[in-house]
Amino acid sequence: MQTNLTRKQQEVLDFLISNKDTFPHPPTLDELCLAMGLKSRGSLHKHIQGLINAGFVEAPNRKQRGVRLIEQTAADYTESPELPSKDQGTPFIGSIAAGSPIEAIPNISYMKIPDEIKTDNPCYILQIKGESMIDIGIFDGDWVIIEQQSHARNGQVVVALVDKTEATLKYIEQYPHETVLIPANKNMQAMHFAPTQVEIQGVLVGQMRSYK
Amino acid sequence: MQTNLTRKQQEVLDFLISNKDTFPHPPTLDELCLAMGLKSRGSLHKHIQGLINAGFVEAPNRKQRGVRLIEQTAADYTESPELPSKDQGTPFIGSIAAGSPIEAIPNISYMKIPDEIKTDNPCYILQIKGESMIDIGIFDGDWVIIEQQSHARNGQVVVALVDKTEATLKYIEQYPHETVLIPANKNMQAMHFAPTQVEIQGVLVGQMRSYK
DNA sequence: AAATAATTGTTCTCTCTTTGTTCTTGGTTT
DNA sequence: AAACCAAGAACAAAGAGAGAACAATTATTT
Repeated sequence: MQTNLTRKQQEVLDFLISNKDTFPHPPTLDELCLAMGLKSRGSLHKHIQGLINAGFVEAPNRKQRGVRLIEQTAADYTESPELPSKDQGTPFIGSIAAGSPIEAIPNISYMKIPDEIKTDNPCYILQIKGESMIDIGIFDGDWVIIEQQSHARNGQVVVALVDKTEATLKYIEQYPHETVLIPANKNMQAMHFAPTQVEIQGVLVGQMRSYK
Repeated sequence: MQTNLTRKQQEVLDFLISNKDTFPHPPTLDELCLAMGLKSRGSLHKHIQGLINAGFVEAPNRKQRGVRLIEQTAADYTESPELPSKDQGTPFIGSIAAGSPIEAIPNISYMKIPDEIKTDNPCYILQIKGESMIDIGIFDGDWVIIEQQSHARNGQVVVALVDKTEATLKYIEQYPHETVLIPANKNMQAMHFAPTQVEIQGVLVGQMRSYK
């Protein structure tokens, strides 16, 4: 048993360890793919195979029992403080209104939000000002959870920074010659830009509202 | 006795444990099928058989009928949940679809939600099935946070139990002679009831949605 | 009380989906 | 070039569900 893990194998192992409590059952390959953003079981399987050989993961003899850490591996990482693990929550960094820059609030606060409305990647929270997304149920005053990333697929809802000045939350459609930002509001118009004008700052992954 | 249960076996076991107090008699296979949404005794029987082999469920003898947990299994799960009473979050207890009873999920899970979308009083979480509240931005699949209380002011959104059987999330208007439940959906009709028919189970205080 | 009907646990077969596995292809990094 | 990695096709076995049939037991009717 040699501990010569490749970068990806290490990444998978880290993920398994840090999330071992969040899965109700040992995760299947498909579930792991989903959780880690992979699209192919086959690819993941090779990494798991490496972890099995290295002695970190149980060998599932063709049984459908999910990916299980060897007990020792799991135990090693339970009691170790594993850094202060200072998970203070998800940062609430300001408000966004169509057509203005993101208005940062003076001092960032943190909210504890459930995993169901965020992702495992870095996220932040914005408060919505305006009606530009009411057709998909995002109202004035709602909070949205944004996964921080700089790319998106067509049809996703993104925080887009236009001309480095105006930030909006819109559907995005990217073509070679132009980028279109589409509000979810029948009364508003789609806007067309040169691709270089639009910078993606994150994609929508969750939303919250208070009725108090 | 090794704990190599399949997912379904685990699900059945969880259901048995969390509902062991709600059955007057040990449930028969048919009753369990009904409660868990299965249609075939034969399928369930296989899972029960697995639980018997694993030592969680008593083997049936000719006399005593119904599915009974091994005493030890039952005991293990009775005293644990209550004691710590540490804040494990807000309970997610099931789904609500206009016109059906609240569908409880097998085992209650807990979500950590921010104070902003709940209150200081006891709250619980339901998942919405259906379109009856889309006009106020509550969509199919959304979670709602409900503050547990049995009264409400006119115009509030409440979880209402009608005739002790049907649960819905609606605006409420209470008058001496009648109670009106109003959906937030232009295409749906308000419903009128005698005040005694309608029982309030909580009022809406928050909402969440995932876009993953 | 005897006869009949309904319920219950059990076993079987058939079908469909899910899951682990293997391979091939092509891309990226070192 | 070599190692690493992603994607996807294809496959066998496991897992899971539906339903039929049957014997034993319990409930109901006659």
